[in-house]
Amino acid sequence: MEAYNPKKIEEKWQKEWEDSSLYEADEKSKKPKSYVLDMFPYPSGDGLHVGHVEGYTASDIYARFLRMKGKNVLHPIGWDAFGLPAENYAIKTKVHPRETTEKAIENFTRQIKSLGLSYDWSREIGTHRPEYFKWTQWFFLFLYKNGLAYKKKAKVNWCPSCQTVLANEQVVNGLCERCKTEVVQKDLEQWFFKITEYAEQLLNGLEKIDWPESTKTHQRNWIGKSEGAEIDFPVDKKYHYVLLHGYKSSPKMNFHPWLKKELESRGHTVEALELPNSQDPDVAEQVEYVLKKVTFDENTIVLAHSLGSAVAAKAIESTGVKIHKLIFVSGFLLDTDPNRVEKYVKTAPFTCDYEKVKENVGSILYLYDKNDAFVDENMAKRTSEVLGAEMVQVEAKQSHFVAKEEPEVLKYAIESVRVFTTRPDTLFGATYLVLAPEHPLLAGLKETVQNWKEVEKYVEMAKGKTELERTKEGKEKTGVKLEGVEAKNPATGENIPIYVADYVLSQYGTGAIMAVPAHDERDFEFAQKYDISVKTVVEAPEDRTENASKDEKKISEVYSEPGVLVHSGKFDGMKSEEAKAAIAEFVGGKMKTTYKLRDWLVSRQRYWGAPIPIIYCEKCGAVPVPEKDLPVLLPDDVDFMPTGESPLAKSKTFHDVICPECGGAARRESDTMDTFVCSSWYYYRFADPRNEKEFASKKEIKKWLPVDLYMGGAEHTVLHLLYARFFTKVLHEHGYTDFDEPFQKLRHQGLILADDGRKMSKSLGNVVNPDEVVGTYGADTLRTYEMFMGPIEVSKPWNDGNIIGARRFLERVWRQAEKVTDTGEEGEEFSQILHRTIKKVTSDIENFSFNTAISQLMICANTMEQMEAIRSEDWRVFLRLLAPFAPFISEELWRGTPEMDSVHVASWPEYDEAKVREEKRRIAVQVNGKVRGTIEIDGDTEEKDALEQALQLPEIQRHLEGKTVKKTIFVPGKILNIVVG
RNA sequence: GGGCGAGUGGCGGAAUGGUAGACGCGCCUGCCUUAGGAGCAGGUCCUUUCGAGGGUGGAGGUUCAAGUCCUCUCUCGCCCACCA
Repeated sequence: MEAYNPKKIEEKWQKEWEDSSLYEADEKSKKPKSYVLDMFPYPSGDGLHVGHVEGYTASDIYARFLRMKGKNVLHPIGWDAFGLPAENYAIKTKVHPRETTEKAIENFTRQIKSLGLSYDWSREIGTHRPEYFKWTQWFFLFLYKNGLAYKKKAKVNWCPSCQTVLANEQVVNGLCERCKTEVVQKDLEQWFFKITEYAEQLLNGLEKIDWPESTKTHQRNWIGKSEGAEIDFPVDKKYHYVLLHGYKSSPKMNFHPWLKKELESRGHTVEALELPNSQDPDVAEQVEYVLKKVTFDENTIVLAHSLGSAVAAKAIESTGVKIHKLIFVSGFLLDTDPNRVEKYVKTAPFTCDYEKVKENVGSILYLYDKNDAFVDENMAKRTSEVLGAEMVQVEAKQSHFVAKEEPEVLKYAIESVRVFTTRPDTLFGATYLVLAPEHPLLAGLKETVQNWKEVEKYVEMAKGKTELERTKEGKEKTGVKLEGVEAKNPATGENIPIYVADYVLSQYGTGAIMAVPAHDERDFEFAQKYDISVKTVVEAPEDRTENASKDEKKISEVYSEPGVLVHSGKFDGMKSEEAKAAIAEFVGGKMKTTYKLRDWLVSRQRYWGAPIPIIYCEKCGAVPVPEKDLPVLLPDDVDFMPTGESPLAKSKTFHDVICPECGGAARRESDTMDTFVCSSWYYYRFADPRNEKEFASKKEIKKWLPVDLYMGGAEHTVLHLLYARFFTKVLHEHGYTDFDEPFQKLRHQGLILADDGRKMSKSLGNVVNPDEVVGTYGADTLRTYEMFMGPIEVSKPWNDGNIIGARRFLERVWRQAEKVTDTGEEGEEFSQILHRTIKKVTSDIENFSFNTAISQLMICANTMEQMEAIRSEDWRVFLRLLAPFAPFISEELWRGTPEMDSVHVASWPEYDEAKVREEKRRIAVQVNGKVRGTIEIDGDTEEKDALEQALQLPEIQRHLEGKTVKKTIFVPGKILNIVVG
């Protein structure tokens, strides 16, 4: 027989399989489907890595197994082809990224095919091809039309040397991944996807999918749900309130008298005007009255109810001084709904210069009662909009705020700092507040804060800090006290200082915290540094009299656990968990859930990506590109040199367009999309890759999705997998899918390290090239070796020397073909091994335990080696078990038998339970838990017979000498333990 | 600082709470061979007075029985890092 020559047989079968379309998914089949997917690769110029081989082989084994088990398998491959490396290469060499990418794809294709992976090449896709990114752009518009894509100014990572924005993942320890320049923050207009809207769904969906627990935990942490409360801390600054009542009302009616009293009791001055002719009002006359009566200044807060709002707005329009704040309580303006209001009011037409009003007011708040019978939500929205007011929906005691007491009005009338806390139970211990440097309240305090210069300087410095500076400074906290203004702890009524410090993040919660130094380590550290008082309000629930020494030891530490409340007024003795809601309610706070998850920034100032399909028109604003005009192609007349602007902006052919709505001159959005957008939906495209009308038809989606097995690296535990889940949630919500999780079962392959235990990297020169291994040993050996290295999910070092073991195993298998005979008797012993092998390989593939499956195949091969002859029937069982692991050699040997069809479409062997069970079994006999001997007994031997047999053994007798048997433990098939005393 | 995971021969690694080290690499002895990075047979955790004793990072504990479960601790790896 010829020697095993992998090169020859692998080339042969690779071609055969391709010619016969062996691995193409069957569109017409009635068999149950299974979708086995690899994370599609970025086709880098370096070619395939042995890490790719590991993951691809694992999923290939699984796909082949399922095919043999009678499933109609979809196992596709494609290219995540947009991205920075090709563009960076273009900057250096002026070679167009399309060219380098296509070349890399060609190389990847050759390499992947050489590995004998059973991909359906007829469905190959590339994200950089117009027929693909047409639909990436469609997805952008789909999200945009559903209010899930929006543009806003945002802080982004900016590399001053590369002159470009970097993705978070391109910033390593505050440095640009590419040129190691310190990254700075910059404000830029960016497109976002509203993934935060799906935070709760993304969290809940994790419950029902078969993913590694660590990956789920990682996603949970990334979403970062915390439940807590929002609590308002009134700012202790004295204001002058002007209350304006509404139609047919007066300062003696509704909430006005009560509110006046409440505000005055807090030390504010209140002027409640009686507007003239309230029963039959003329707004102009009322405005005149207000202007005559009131002196406006920067400490003035105008609170206007209902029709009073029109009076207030018109009055403020002409004051010429900036007042502190304007609050509308179910207010309306006459020109936002003239038809409705004119019948009550004489003054018409009514016009107001809202820009002037905005100019004259620090901030505007609009309170809207959700059960209002008079001012509906649309009116509230419109009114808020024209004035740029912050609209807050609350529930009035009585519709349209006409109760004698309206607590919500008081709450919002008082200037306050809203904080988010997960520990409202510690409120009594809050001894100061901290605002993030970006907190909006700061601007309004310019006149009040005595050390404004110092504060301003700190804020500027904090905003200018780079990532690196922040990490460098480590835990050392800095901050500045706001002199001359204090806040009131709503629980204790005590005044507490306010600080601005950058250890509070503006993007999380409300951008302000209540600091409880006794029970939060960060606050404690800050309080120590700035000498702020520390007040203990929670104690450990254990007995306080005992272990005093332990308490002493802990004296400098912060108790941040839940416990029992002390020094908390009527809440003393309550447990933290109960106290949370109780105290929040006591001070009028609201329980609230917050997430760390941020909206997804998708803009990239880069060339090699899918252009964002938006057009900006002077007249019409941002206009989506009509679907019929998709795809928006990448222009070729660009210079890749980075200048800080997307290279697309400099392409005239790309940039200058006509507005699709008005036909006027307009410009195209010049940013491209994050490549993660392309990879968030590609698994749908594989179901229907050549569809020109849709990203994929509902029929094909229903046929193939969701993905049954998703295989890929653990480096994608968060971003890609979260984004893909987000896309699927949105599609589900809009009726495109009947499932809402794209990947039912997820497995990761571990890293393959270099033989020195370090990461493989070009710079270290320790990279193993799969081509060389295939050249020397063959693809089957490479596959078998990688699967035999260890558990698929752990990282493990490459060892050149060990590869030979896999090769020897395959050579041994190869040699057995000579001994195959058609006649032979079934040997009982071998039959047992064979059936045990079927059982173990089957369950091991199901459990992704490929290393132990191969171990069992080796045991079986070693047994065959010892045999004179192998029955053809048994041989074919073995080859089928080997086929998923080493597809080429299995196919070659299979065709050496009378079988006509490929081994890869043969049916998976079933094992015979009777043959797997052992007749006789050698079990250990222990004395006091130590093994002293073994006995061979039948599976159904009773305890007393087993004991009798064990007592015959001299080594057992020796250990029992002079002792009495207390009891025996007998586990059939496992062990007999004799306990003596 | 937080989260997750892992520590078993010279090496990669096996072990539903039940004979620790399967399988493979390497190494040792022998056979075969013109040769071998080939093949075959046997051996390979440590100590040993050959009876046995010890052994899964360390210290305790639960159990008839622990690599496996519990508590504490050390070391390494990965991820997130002031998230209130």
